[in-house]
Amino acid sequence: MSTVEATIDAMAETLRLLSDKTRLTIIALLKEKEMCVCDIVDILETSQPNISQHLKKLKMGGIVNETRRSQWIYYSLNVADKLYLTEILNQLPSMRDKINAHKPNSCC
Amino acid sequence: MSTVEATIDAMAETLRLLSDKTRLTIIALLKEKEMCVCDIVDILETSQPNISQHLKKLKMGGIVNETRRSQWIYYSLNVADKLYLTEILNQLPSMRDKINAHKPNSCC
DNA sequence: CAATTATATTATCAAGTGCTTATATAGTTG
DNA sequence: CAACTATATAAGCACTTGATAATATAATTG
Repeated sequence: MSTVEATIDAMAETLRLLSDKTRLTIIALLKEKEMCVCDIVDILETSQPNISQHLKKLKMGGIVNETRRSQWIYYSLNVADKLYLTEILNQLPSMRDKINAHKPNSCC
Repeated sequence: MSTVEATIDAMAETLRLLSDKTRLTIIALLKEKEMCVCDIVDILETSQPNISQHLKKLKMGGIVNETRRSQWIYYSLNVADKLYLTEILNQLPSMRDKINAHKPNSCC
């Protein structure tokens, strides 16, 4: 496979990770600040396994990092090496209202 | 649905259009210059219905324009209104070599 | 250690996707 | 108009995907 094809394949795969509504919303949340799984579950009002599986895909794709702190696992964005993602992040709407509506530490 | 959700949905849908290898390659080609369907079929070495169907999706998503000139239908990029796509286009590898390898007017 | 909380994993399934084959439409040319 | 070329559409199919329900793992706390 040529370099061109490999580059396009890699970009397509990364973009596919961003092309799901739930995952793109998670990314919009993490743009504001790092969060644990239960925060995201609360804010997005979906099931915990659903969020866990999406986070796993984002982690495999190198888009987020995880850090365990006692019983909570915190996820944060890791997009420094993907220039074209920065502009996407800039265009994402602010999630500050949704984050504030969510009682802090209601789960953790 | 809130404005935030609607915005994220719209972005996710656009990104999904770019998340396919064949479609992203078509976009990389059209970045260089407008092309007719048979040009793209020749360069990507896949079937004509396959390319036609991908082009239809890109057109529905407002990412490309089409213009008929006699028996050929030319497609071109239409991304002026999507800021975050510009940076993706910049990161796409150059297709000039592949375009030059393709005999001009071998089909049209 | 038992109970609780946070997260991950597995199995399952309906819905969607990309490609192919076959056929239809449309413009061109003799 | 008939033959040809360019493109679109439709049907079928293997494959993937996102969500759920159920279960497992791991850290915390009493």
